[in-house]
Amino acid sequence: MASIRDVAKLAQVAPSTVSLVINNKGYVSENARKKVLDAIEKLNYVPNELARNLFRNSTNIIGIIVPDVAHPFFGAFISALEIALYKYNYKIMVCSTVERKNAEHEIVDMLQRQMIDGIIMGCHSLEVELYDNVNKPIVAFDRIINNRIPLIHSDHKQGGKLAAQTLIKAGCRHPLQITGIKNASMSAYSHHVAFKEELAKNGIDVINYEMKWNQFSMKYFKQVAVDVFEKYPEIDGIYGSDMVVCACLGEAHKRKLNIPENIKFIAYDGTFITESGFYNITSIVQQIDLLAAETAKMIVSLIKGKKVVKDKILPVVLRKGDTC
Amino acid sequence: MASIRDVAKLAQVAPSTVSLVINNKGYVSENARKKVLDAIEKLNYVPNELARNLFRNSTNIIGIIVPDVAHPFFGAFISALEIALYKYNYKIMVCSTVERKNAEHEIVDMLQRQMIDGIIMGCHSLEVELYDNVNKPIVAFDRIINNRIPLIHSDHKQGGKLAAQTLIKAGCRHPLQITGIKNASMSAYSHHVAFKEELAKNGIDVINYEMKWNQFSMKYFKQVAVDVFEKYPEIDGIYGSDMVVCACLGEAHKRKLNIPENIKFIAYDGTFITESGFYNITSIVQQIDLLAAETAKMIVSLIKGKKVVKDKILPVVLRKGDTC
DNA sequence: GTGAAAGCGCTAACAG
DNA sequence: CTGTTAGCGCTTTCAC
Repeated sequence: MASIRDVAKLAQVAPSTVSLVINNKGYVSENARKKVLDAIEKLNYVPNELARNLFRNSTNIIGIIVPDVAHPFFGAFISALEIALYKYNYKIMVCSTVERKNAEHEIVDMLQRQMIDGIIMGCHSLEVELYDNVNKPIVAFDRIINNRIPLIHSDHKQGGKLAAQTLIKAGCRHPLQITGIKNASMSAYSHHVAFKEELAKNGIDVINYEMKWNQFSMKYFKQVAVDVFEKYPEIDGIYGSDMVVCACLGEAHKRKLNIPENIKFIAYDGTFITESGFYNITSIVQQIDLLAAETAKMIVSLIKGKKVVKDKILPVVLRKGDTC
Repeated sequence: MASIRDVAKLAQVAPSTVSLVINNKGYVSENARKKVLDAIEKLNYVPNELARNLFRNSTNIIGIIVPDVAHPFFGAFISALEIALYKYNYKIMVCSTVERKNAEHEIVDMLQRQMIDGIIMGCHSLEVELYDNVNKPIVAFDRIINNRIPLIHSDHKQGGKLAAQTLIKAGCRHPLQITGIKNASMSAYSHHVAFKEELAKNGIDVINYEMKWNQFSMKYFKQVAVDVFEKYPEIDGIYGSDMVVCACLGEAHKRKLNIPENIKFIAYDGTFITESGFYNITSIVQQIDLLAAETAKMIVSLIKGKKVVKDKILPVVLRKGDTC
């Protein structure tokens, strides 16, 4: 590996001059610049980023932690984040927790060790105290950590309400919603609360079906679907996140229910899978690109030491499909 | 930020002693060790990984490049890679090309600049010559780059053959296959070739329908589905990758065809979406976890300077579903 | 405009 | 067993 010294020697200038040339800084005479560029060419020189990192004490890498990269929502989120952060010249390091419980701890550790410049937390399960000592850039996506760490998320209240209104308008009177575990740190849970409230306001009761924690496999969602129809044959509407609604739709089909006449569906998230089956599933769509763009902006602001809002909320949109 | 010197000063030992303690190397007296640990505790000292990186000239980060993180296949692949590489103490940096054409160039650049220790290339479009100067660890996943860069992929020939046999056995006589653009660098294309050959061997002709390059949106796949049925109403079997088969299945349903009586489907890849709709789609499954485990092993071997096989092929499996 | 020199924080020889 | 020292490769004052 040729170093900056080798280049300097060959070009007969000082290392600092070479540095100025590669970074396009300061004033370098045309003559010197040319000699340096020639030497770089000849030696096939590439600057060592590690040395730069050490000097600047930063890597331009942002860590992202999510439950599962393979989940359609998080896959799309990561994809959008990569693009958004690229504009600020940051790369991403991805960690998922679903198969690696200690990933969260590790990524915070990497932040402390200066390996990454900031963290976007798309999931969170560790003790909140862990974060009390961390005074570095963290943005929480849809997860409440503590009141020092800014939060960004969709307007879940609006989402839940919109879903309820849509179901009511379609004539649904016996809705069931499939929720994750209720958890104070998950801001997303609030769409289920809002859903219930809006229905109650209209004199409609909703059945709550609670799933196990941190389960993302289609196999599990299919079990849930069977269980839902076994236990609650009377329902005429189902609300839940994309994957479980897909599973329920399949189960309804098996039971020869007419959709949407006998039973209606609304999915929360609106990822591509709601548009990839027999039906376009009516969905409350989280605007992933927008969320990612704002999240990127926020973490970059934090890194630059700017103040940011503590709780950024972005609107959801209803996408009408065939199921409600 | 406390540095190793600060710790040494407080503990009244030399920096090197502190280094030995943090790395659990060499022999340190209990007394010194205790003093050091106390000082670390007191100062809230965390070692700076950047300095280590510079010294070791490595980061323990592997770059991964894929067309699209949000694509179910690549999402699952990345997820599995993360887990597999974790066992070797590597983290991953993800880049996708579909929205960022220069991502490939950049990641190679990062490799040259020592920012990452190796690359797993899940896609490839640049001029092959770019790689002629690169003498660092690269593993090609399903993409032929040059004969110096080892390749790992599923047994696509077996896959195509298996698909053909399955369709034939099910009674299909007018199959159509939906392919990507034929491209010499894509080892995956060979399953389409094998599919055709196996059918020919049985006296059956196949219609080839070619899609546009690098299109991964469900919207596009749905257009393709419509087009396929418009142009070739006579077909009784469709073979293609997961997403486009899902789209065709939906279109067949709209046209009130009976599945599998009137028309059969086999999907190539077998990601979760083949199990998330009304039907379990009969699929040729690429064993993503296995592929990822072998890919991880291979890149780590390269980094350690070991020899690796030039072309690693892993079996696919048939998963019977309801569509064939 | 350019060069010499200090230093980012850590590690590994090598003395003692 | 522990301290001194010399880098890893780059950037950045600050003289000249």
